[in-house]
Amino acid sequence: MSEYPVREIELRWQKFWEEKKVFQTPPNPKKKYYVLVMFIYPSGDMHMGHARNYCIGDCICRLRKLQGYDVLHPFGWDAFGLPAENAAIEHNIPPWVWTFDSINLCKRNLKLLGIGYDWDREVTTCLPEYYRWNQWLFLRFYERGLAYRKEAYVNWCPRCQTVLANEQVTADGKCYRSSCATPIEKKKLTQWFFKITDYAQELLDGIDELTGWPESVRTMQRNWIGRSEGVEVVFQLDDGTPLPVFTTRPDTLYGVTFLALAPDAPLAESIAENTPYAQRVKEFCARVLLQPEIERIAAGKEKEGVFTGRFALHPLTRERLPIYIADFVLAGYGTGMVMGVPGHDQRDFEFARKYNLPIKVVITPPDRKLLPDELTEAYTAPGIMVNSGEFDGTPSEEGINRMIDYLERRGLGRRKVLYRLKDWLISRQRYWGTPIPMIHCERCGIVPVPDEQLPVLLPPTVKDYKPKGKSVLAGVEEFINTTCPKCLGPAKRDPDTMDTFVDSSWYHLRYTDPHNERLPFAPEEANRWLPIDEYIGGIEHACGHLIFFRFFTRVLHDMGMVAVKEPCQVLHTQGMVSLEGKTMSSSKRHGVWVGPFVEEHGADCARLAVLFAAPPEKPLEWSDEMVTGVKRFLSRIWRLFNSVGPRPSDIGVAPERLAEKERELYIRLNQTHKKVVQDAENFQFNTAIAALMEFLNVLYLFPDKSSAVYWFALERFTLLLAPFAPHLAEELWHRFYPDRGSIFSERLPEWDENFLSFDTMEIPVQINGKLRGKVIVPRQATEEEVKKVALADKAVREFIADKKIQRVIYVAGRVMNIVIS
RNA sequence: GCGAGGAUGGCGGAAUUUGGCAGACGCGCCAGAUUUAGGAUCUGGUCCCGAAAAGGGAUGGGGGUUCAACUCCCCCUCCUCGCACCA
Repeated sequence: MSEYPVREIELRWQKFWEEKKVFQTPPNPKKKYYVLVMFIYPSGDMHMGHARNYCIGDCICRLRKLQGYDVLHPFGWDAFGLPAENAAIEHNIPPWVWTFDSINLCKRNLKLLGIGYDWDREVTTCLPEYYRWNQWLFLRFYERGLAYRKEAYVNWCPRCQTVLANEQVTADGKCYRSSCATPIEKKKLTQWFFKITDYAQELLDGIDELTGWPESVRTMQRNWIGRSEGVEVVFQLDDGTPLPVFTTRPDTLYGVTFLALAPDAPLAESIAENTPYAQRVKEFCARVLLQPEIERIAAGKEKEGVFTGRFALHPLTRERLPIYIADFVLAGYGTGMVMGVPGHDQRDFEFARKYNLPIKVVITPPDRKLLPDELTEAYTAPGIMVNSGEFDGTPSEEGINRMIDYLERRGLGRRKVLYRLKDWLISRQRYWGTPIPMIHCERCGIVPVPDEQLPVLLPPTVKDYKPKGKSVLAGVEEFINTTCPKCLGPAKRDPDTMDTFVDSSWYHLRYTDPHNERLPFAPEEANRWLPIDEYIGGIEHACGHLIFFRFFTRVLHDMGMVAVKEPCQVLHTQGMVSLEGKTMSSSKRHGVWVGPFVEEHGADCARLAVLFAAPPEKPLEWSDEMVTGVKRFLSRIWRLFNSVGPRPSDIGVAPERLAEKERELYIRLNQTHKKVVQDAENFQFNTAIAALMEFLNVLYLFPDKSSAVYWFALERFTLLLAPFAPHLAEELWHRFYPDRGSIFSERLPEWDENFLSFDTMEIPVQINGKLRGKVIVPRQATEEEVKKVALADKAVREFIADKKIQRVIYVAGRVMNIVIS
């Protein structure tokens, strides 16, 4: 079937859109609409999984344009990062060569699809005009105490030879890059951090307002921030040193029989000194810390520990409690030390059984007694406090607060809220990133690079990109040697680069003012467009980027640079596209590729295929069959429009004066119009397209294809089709109006509220809840009238026979149910 | 283990917001038309039992509320995703 010259049409209108700058952002939006699709890491070819994302964004962008909104629909490149650098090492080419090749490839694919971006606002994060503002923002964060350096155990990827943020370590302790997936090690290093924990509570509270986000993402973020309320209780080391310990269960305080310290907590190094246990403790810690994190923290692993030879005093009972080092205690949470309550905490129970530590029962269930020796597991549910001094008899849930008050009054503890969220480690020992704008001077210490010296340029090429366990830039003499801005003496630049998630934390703001040379963006420009009206991207960013960009937006709000506190109200996470059961992937060369697909079937076909197959948030298994239906749909449109003969000169419609058949068509048109618009607004593109298909079938069957109302319907249908199959719609539009501009500069009229329902309606009649007949009544029929017709219906009458009618329920326009006995 | 979401024809999915004709739309399949043939196209049909009509059954399983339940409530099974020794 060669009747539909798909590529010819598509290329024509893609060129037209570009030349006429149809998707250029209006400078002074009156009715703003900001559609943002997460930008891409340009790392190779583009598959249908990518395409799905961009088609969703483009569809809503085009619909809003037709509705008269001033739309901002930008795109850009998340261009710094490891794959470019690894490619550079492998092929010995500068990372920027590889990166710009990839960008060009991606851009070609996006243009093949005809996505309507405003390319004048393109943002590329590896260019100095972008990353200088990463540096500028870093300096502002530094001034506000939100960027700091500390020594800490950090996640180290031995293959990438760099540290990673917590968010970049997978659940099973591997490097987040799927092509690397090397087990992460812990290494003690001095690194730069962003103090996101200062915003932990705000970020948590803010989630409540994000009602347009998927529930799953909100829950994930709540868990990731992980707020817990409790108390820091102060025990005492045998030499008098205070030993604070965090607990959420102070009601079990009388049940403490030991303390446990993390092997990587600072105190662990010194605690066993001068005891006979010193050597064993040292060996134990060394062994545990050498284990890859995956093995060490694997759930269900048997707990291990070692006695330190030291004791602590219980704050209330003054009992002597042995102090252990235990591998299940985390150094990075709380104080790195926990109180062991084997009776009421499962981990402590297992540990106590293994090392023969005493078990005390201090909470009992209301209905039975617990005997320590008979316990097979810890009793963790609420109950009544026992063996707890003056707290005996108190319900444990009430005891929590009473105990905290009691401890606070005596200065033995204080109420505390703890978060699981850690500060964000942003320094990387790699080349291909934003240089950290700091200078290390032997005399003045750490000195920020003055604003007027920005950007600190990344040297465009270096001799050897291969990392050797320390920063690549440290070995680049002409970069690393500089003068101290304070004392003008010789000094060294910070050799690290920033995590690429810094780049993506504010790109949504740069798009609003992409060419600003004085600021990352002008507040008045950002405020014109923020918040993002629809943000579209993958759910894999739930606890990474989607927290970081909220964090940045809040900091920028506090700096007075943006009015909003949250960057986006509505978030759509699109489902993965898989092929033969496996997620499509560029790096694994597994997928259906945009280029060949568009060459064969066309861009409109690709768009409809991904939009029609399933709702956007659902995962999608690609199959060639799903292309058949939409391809047929496009051909049917084409054939219909080619078969209808000349357009009447006047297609004005006076709805009230239409003949019956025409009136029916007009009503169906309005019903379709309403459904398509409302479904698309709700991101139910699959049912919106279904409605268009249904209406096309109506158009096929309509007898008088030369009537004005028919042409009116064809024209409206074209407008409704435009967001979904923009190339074909544009082509058809220009047949109606050869001299006018783009269909996307037109205005989609409102549907006609007065013609949404037919003059008669069909009412199903149930008897005792079972469907027994259907009656046709005028639209305005009252309950009495419907009842009269229903009772006259033959089938209904036979069913009722001589039974008595108990009651009749009528739901206007929906159903009538006759209850008989 | 904790948390979130889900289970509807041979398949992808509608209807769940607001309880009101379950299976829209599409794929596949069947029949007819057209065509030299194939393909394409057009028209119609397509949940199950029942030859058919009548009727009955059916939304993972079991119970409940209701005139009426895919939809609400309780219990169970299974699936997907996230977090996972966070004290």
